[in-house]
Amino acid sequence: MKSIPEKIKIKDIAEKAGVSPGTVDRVLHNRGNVSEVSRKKVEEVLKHIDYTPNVYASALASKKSFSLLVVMPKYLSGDYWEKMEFGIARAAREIIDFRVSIEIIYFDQYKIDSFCQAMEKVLKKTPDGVLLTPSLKSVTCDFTCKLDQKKIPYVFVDSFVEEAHPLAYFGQHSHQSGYLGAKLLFTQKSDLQEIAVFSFFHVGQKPSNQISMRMAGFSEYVMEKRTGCKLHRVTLDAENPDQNEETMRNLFFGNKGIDGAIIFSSRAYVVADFLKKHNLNHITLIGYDLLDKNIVRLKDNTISYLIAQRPEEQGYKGIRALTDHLVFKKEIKPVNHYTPIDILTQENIDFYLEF
Amino acid sequence: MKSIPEKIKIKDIAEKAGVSPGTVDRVLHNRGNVSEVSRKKVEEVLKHIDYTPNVYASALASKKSFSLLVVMPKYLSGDYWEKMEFGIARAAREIIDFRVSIEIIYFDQYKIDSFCQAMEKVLKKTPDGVLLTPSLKSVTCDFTCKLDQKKIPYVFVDSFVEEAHPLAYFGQHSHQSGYLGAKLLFTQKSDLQEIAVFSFFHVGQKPSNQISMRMAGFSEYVMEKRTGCKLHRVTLDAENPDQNEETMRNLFFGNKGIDGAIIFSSRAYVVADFLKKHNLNHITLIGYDLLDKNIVRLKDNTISYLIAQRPEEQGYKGIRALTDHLVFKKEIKPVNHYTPIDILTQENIDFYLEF
DNA sequence: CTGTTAGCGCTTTCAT
DNA sequence: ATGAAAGCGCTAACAG
Repeated sequence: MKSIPEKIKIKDIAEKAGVSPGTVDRVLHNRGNVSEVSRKKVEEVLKHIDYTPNVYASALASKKSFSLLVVMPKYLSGDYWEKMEFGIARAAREIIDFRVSIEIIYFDQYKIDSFCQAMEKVLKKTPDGVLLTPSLKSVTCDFTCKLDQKKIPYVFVDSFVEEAHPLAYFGQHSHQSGYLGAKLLFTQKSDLQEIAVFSFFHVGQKPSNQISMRMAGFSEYVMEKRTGCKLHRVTLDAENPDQNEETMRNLFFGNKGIDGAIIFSSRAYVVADFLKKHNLNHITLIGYDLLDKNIVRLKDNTISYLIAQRPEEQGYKGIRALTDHLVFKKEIKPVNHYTPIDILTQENIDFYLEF
Repeated sequence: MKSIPEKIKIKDIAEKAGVSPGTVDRVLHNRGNVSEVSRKKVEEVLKHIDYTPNVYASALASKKSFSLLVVMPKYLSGDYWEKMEFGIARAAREIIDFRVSIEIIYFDQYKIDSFCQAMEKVLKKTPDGVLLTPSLKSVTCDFTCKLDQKKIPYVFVDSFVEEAHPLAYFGQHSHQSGYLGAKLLFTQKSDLQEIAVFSFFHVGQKPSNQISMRMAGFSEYVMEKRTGCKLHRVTLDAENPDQNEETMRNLFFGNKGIDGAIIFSSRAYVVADFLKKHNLNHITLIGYDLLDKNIVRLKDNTISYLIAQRPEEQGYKGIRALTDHLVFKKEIKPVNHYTPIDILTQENIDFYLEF
């Protein structure tokens, strides 16, 4: 049995130290203008008691306000990014009474220029903190350097750029999620012979950091445990569904031995829809991310497993980390907060959607 | 791009409605003592604006305080219940400034009397809300009836009693988690012949609700898809490790055909340790819950999958539901908030532990 | 019934 | 350098 003791207030400390509440406040916040003697007296009292400020009273009285900027890809409804914005919006509602305002700047993830423009906007606005989804490494680094100079804290979500110095990162350990993808694929069908390995990006572009790392993780597993397995590496293009159809036709009908497939982008449904349409249900498919269209194919068993990464939570926690740092002066734990790698199947998907 | 509009305050509403802030407050909280005319005026204004109160200012000014009681099993360090208490403690810290205090009453989950005594204590204290882990159905129902009479809201965590009327339930869909256990077992090894099915309880007692439902889910899967598979149903006893050893010896050495096993209590490590010790690594094992000892066996591959249920989150959300209801007058969604059924493997376990 | 007032715990301004 | 005082948005007690 436990109960909670009465909370100590600034007034209590002031009385014990024989100074005024104002002085205690000055000591607590290192605002200066305190004599050595007073400071000592207050600190002595603080040592012997466990004072935690009432952050709500503090926020109410404070005239400080904070502006956060979010830089993320523009998206369509049902997209992966929508979930991240849900999380950001949830955090926004929770912190509005602390005078924290959030503005979102969207960019076109397939156009470098668009990303650069977004960066410019951010720098012009000089916010108190930034949440961003890194794009091309070099451009991102240029930008974060400038933020470093201006001492504006920033948080990465979704993917991570090694060279930068973010306050924190919330996202998946992509390499490991690729490794797990391989493991699930081989568990689902232990005697796999030939596997189609899909990635998804635009012509003339490179695959995203995220996707490259998943592929690396996948390859590592295969190297370790299934060197005998034949891999067909295939690239699909977001802009060109007809060509994708053609590519998959050639692949699957030209290689009848293929009995497994994995796709490292969030658009597993593109492959799943093809398999479904052509009744290729002997092929085990693994995909990533909880898009509505993916879920349909998980439920009808075209996709065996989806691996998910809680984008909603990434957005939420990213914003919370910024406000914990700025508003509540909390120590943020060093850098990488990997979100769990969730394994979703027909049997447990509904409980993730509800929650 | 979006930005957040200025927040509306009670004072603003009062001005627009041509009444005093006091009156607006009375309308907002149905405190009575308001003329029909004033009420109409205020409600008219409220219709046209989107007012959300500053709950922090409200809590600060309010003299109301709330006491919550938690009834849960006593436990040892590293136990399943410890994690639930972590979640409760986290919630407690968050709401202390709202004048909500939490007291925990522990009972011995293997002694009905102990549970009854805990109930008595609760009724004597007449708290504002109760969080409890149901024990025997009949006893629990007796108790919740009395809470219903006194109009004290209560929340279930961990397991659920159909006949009661809780504010909410946070826990797993046990039947489905049993079903998933079966699915994973058969996926891991597609040609299973004989399966050992373990439950774990004290002599002379019945298995917990939770365990029975998992078994039912498991059986359903087998009935549906694997009627040919032979099941060995075995009960272990928490009090009697020597006898368990004996039981497992007879089982595994007397039935060499057994190539799979599942255990529906949180103590999968008991079986895992046996398999490990006797080098029975051809047997695929599935277990439940993230006990430290289970995790060791997951990591060394003795256990193939652990199915987990987020006890920390159950505790946290349970307390939050009570305070949302009591303090913030939020509508709590009807009853069942199933927590996700997490699938843990060697490859993703670390990210769950960190998070 | 209603407006006014005091005050929750804290910050910030303003004299001193 | 320091204490006193005002006020954040809201509630609750108090006159009228």
